[in-house]
Amino acid sequence: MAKQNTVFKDAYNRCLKVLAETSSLPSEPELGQVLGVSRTTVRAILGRFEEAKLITWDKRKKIVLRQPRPDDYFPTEETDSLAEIIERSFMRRILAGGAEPGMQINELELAREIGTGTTSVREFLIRFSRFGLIEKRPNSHWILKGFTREFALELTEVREMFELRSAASFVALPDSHSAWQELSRIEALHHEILADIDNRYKEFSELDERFHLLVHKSSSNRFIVDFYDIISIVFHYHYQWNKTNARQRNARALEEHLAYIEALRSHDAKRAEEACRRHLRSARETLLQSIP
Amino acid sequence: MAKQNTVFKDAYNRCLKVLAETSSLPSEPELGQVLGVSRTTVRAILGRFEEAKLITWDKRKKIVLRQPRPDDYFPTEETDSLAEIIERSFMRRILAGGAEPGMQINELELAREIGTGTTSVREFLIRFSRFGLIEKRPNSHWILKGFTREFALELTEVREMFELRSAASFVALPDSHSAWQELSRIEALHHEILADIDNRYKEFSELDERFHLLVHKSSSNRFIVDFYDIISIVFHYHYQWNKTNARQRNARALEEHLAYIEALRSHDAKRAEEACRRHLRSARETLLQSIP
DNA sequence: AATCTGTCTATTGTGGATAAAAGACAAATA
DNA sequence: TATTTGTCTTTTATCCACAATAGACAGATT
Repeated sequence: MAKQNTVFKDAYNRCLKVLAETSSLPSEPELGQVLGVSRTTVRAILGRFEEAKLITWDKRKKIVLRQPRPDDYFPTEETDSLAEIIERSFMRRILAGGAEPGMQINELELAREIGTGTTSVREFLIRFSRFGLIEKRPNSHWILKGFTREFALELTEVREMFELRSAASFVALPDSHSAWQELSRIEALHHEILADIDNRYKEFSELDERFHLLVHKSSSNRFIVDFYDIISIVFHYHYQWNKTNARQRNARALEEHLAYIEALRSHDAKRAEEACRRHLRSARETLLQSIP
Repeated sequence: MAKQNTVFKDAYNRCLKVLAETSSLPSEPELGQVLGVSRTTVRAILGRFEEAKLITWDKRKKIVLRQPRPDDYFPTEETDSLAEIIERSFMRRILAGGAEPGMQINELELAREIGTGTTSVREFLIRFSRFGLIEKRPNSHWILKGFTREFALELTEVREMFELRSAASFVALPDSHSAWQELSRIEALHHEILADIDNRYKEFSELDERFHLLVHKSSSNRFIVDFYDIISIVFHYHYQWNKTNARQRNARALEEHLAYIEALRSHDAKRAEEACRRHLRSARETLLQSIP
């Protein structure tokens, strides 16, 4: 197999949803726009729709024949890109599994285990290396540096520098900037989740990322924004595998966010800095507590 | 060709220098240690030495027969790794050539031009993407973001944050730390070059990197140290292709370094910060002036 | 007893092949 | 005239093969 047609399958599934809401599909370029794929893929989808008797397709006429059924969808396992599969598989090994710092990482073995070619694994490791958790010995293996206390401290040190700088930029944004609207939406979501915290505390992780990314983006600095990828991936997997006191921790973080948001809104640099520091300090504690 | 034997050729050349200074070579593991290669490569080198009648080799006895001649060495073009070749070729295109921001980068075309396989180019681009100069459109081409004024400003903003933080760590290092000795060696080199500036100003680039890397390392933060790679590569190529007033610029930077070094030695955080700021400000100016 | 060598195996680096996906262009259509 | 479609070409993502290189282990040597 040269390439998995995951782009096709994922777009096919999303196109089924479009189909469910209309009686005839739009033009090929328009569909491509909506689905974020090329016309080649759109045409492949339409062809398959026709085979499945979901539509009739004659040039510009694409008439919906029936609603999609659950079994019309491709299973979600088949729509994940190879890169996502490798990432998940790898992160499980190093964050959840008992992976010792200093351990060797073997491209071939990893590839065999995941059931994929070495090239993909290799490219993943190269991309992943910028997160500072692994290191390459040229002409030889990779070394796992490990998700250690030092790693967490180094990560949060830079995070704090960057976020303080970003928060300072944020308060200086003109009122007309779209970030303020996004901030309001985020704030509203905080209130919603807090009002039903027992059931919805799991939504925090995603909201947390959305909020901090918004703050970082106001730095208008690609290095600061890109760095947030590292924080993001670490916290993402950290939340997934460390669920002790999740409800309580998340509730506290939500409250801190609200104070932080209010401080940003005040346009008062001093207040924003304080609120930011307070939140980052407790975020760091939370992260450190989860490391043995 | 599956793999260029550049490791062998480079180690061979370096081994010729070892051979020139002795009448019999040490054991295979020891040679491997010295050259930084595996025993397999050492044995390949010894075998070739024997063929070239440079030594006789019988188990532990490796007796030198004659001194190496210039034509015993492999030409330097053949000892560069593929990654180095691709990097140079690519940097020439984007920094020196008239590469417009927004331009598409085509893996296949780049590979053809450099005369190499696509895999190597692809891996290079992935590694290079962390420098923030290119960006990938999934399933499609890369986009050149360009060595623009914004890029330089974003780079220097982070650089200043990191270097100020590092300088603050530096002054707090205990006197017993090896960084102080390295600092002295670097300082001495500054004086040497300044004393003969007209002939030796070109050595500045390398010394500059050595000095700032030393400072960054005292942060003990992998993200700060790794970030210096970006600064390093940008300044490296910048120095190569922008030689207007090089002598004068370098002389000034050397003087600033000396003041900065003295301030670090004083263990006075305030003084170090001021000297650091002063130097970084002029480094930024220099970089900005070279961008249209 | 410790190190070195001979031999063998495993892994990495790199080019090449191929299906999936993107994209270009002219003819068709509204 | 502006889109849309049909057709065709190019590029990317991925697997595989193979030489270079690293590394393991037992027997030889000091």
